[in-house]
Amino acid sequence: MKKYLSILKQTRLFSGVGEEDISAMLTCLDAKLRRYQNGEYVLHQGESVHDIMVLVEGALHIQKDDYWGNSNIIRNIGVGEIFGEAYVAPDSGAALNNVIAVEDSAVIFFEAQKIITTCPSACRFHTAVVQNLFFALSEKNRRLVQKLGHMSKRSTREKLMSYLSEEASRQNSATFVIPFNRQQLADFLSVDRSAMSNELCKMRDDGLIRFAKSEFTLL
Amino acid sequence: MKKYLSILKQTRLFSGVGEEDISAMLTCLDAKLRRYQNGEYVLHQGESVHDIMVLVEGALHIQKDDYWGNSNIIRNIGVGEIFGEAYVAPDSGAALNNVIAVEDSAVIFFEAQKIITTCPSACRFHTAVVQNLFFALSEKNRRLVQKLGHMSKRSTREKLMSYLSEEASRQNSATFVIPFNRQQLADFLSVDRSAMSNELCKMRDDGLIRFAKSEFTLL
DNA sequence: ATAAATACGTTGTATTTACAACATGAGGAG
DNA sequence: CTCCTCATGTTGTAAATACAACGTATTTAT
Repeated sequence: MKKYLSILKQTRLFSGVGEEDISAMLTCLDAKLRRYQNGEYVLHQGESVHDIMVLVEGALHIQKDDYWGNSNIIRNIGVGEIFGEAYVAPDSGAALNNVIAVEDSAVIFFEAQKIITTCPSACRFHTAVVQNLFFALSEKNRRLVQKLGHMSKRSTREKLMSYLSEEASRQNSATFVIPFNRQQLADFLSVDRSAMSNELCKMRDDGLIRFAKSEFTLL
Repeated sequence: MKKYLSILKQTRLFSGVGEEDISAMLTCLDAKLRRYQNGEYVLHQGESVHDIMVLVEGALHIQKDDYWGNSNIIRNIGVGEIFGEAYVAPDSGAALNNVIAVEDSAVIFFEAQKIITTCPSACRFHTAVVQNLFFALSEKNRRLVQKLGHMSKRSTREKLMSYLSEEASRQNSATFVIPFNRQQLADFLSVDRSAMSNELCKMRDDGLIRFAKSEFTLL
């Protein structure tokens, strides 16, 4: 597991913690390394999860199958990303999705209970890790709430206004650059690209916004 | 603040902690009680938040104003509910929404930093509170991810299939009761009630589902 | 420099949805 | 029982959206 220390160090979970300290915590937290071949399942939908996981090699897909058998890729996970934080639950932390290796991969498992329980021994940076985990969950939460706010609008125009409005507020300027191209923005808002493109132009013609490429101005 | 101990005890945050212990923690966590009159702002959109808050009296609205001045009620908060957990952030935990008292209300503020930092004194139940907060955030996260999964479907039918599929899986049965009436389900999925009702019947006619009132069966 | 790929806007059409309006049936209150 | 109210289903129409198809500009690769 030592060979992955440099990766763990760059992880959100261990932000601000040195390699020597991470190394010490690996035993303190009872970390386990598991390897998966391309195509293998890391988690099955419905399976009970008690760990917080970090991908240290390869790539994973999070995907969901519905009752009628339709499969749907939700997102992919790259090296250094944490997953499973949301499954930490007192009772049944049933995995909502399948997690599948799409390359030969390596994952480090940390028992969630051990992370969020302050360890009795003087594990110096344990508090830092607890905080990091909190920040990660909290930030993810905020992003989800925001996205949900946009997506809950009925029309494409309202979705766009909600998103652009929030981006302006976040960047604290009526002129700002968004981190998406048109297709990505359409995917993010779950609308059709061409319909969205059309609506953007109508909004421009209606005097609501101006834009060029990914730079937008609210009027 | 003592008079609210019985309310705090029933809160997610203090689940499993006795009143005497909560009382001790109030000083340990440097809790502050603030009162608001009907119509007063508890938080302003964009304001920096460093506290986790519990409503102990009255009622609040969480609402959002966009760049063009349109206001939008997102949800309301009742007595005993926690809010602000998602703003726990290392840097700028800018409030995404306005929080407004819609009755004369009382809110207890806990410094987030003090909650997620293990206190140096032997505060017996601090660990329990940290875990509770974690579970709360984690559960909220899961709910958001699920809802987002449904809402990101393009058509009403797909939204319904996604929701019903997940509910069946959660209740571990092809027949299950949902906690919504039609209007609530429509609001939850952000679609029109009558259009949804129509689609449900089409799905029944297509042999996908059966239902009566709030009991559904997947076929 | 040329060719290929990509991003973006535009248009027309078929489909889907929202919205309004009304029908039906189950409960509750008097 | 009768009158209400409320939840749900049904229908028609107008509006919005998805989808496909295409033109053009810009970028990337060779």
